[in-house]
Parts: sequence; C-alpha cells; structure tokens
Amino acid sequence: MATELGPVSVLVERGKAVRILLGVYIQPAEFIDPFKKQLDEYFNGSRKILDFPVRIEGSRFQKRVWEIVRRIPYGAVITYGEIAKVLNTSPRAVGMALSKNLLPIYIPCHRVIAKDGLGGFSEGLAWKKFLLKVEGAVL
DNA sequence: TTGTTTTGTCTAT
DNA sequence: ATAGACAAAACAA
Repeated sequence: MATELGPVSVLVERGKAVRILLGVYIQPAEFIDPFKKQLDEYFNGSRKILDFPVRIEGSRFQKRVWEIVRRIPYGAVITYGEIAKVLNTSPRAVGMALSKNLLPIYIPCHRVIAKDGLGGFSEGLAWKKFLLKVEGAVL
C-alpha cells in the first residue's frame, strides 16, 4: 500500500508482524496481505486500532515504555516527560526506548511529543506529522 | 529567547 | 567498568 509519503511494508515471521517499515517497499507482496487491509483502513481514517499478531522484542524497560504508548488513545498525544514520570525515569530514556520501536503505528510512538515541539521520529518527522494528521490530533 | 546542566538507558569499547 | 550518544526537560540569564 502507499501513502502520500511513500509505501508501507510489514515484515512477517511465522505469521507475526515483527517490523513495520514506513517509506520502504519489501517484496514479496503476499507477506503484506494479512496486514494490508488494516493498514489501508488506518490510513483512510476508518480504523483506529491495529489488531494483528506481533512479535515484540526489547529490553524490560523498552517493553514498559511501549506498553504505556500502546494505551495512548487514538488522536491523543502525551509528552516524553509524562511517560518518564510514570516510570520514574528521564525523558531522554523514554525517547531512547521509542527510537528502538520497530512497529510504528501498532505501537503509536507518533503520539509522544516533546513538551514544546514535535520531538523526533525514526522514519522522519514528515511521517509523524502525517500520522497525527490522519488521526486528527490537536497539538 | 539562547545556552548549559541534568538525566536514564543503550551501545561499544 | 567506562565513555559517548540520544526522538527531553528544567533552569539561568
């Protein structure tokens, strides 16, 4: 599938998504099919929650951060500092964990922004803006 | 507004 | 063990 910012691909292992790539097309296309429909719906605004099997690997800290991010409602945003406060850690560490997220959109790290600004995004800030726009988030 | 300091985690020596 | 990087925040001036 493609967006205004380019193609989106899903890397799959044993039926589970292990990585979502923004702006990259991976062959063969049939690997994408089980996930294509949900992502298409997400991009046209008719789907708010991605629900397919995934395999997530990371340190205990990373998983705790990602778990919190998973619970951020569609269209809502919170700051790195707010997550840090919940986990009793630093905003810097939260950003570090998010930068290692291999499943953007499924783990909606685009909903985490800086106190005054957008913060960063692994696949480029244009994607972060695009995803927030799709969700109609108010900043 | 701008610099400077503080901060926790990860990666690579 | 240790040093440097990093998608941030708080503070001083």
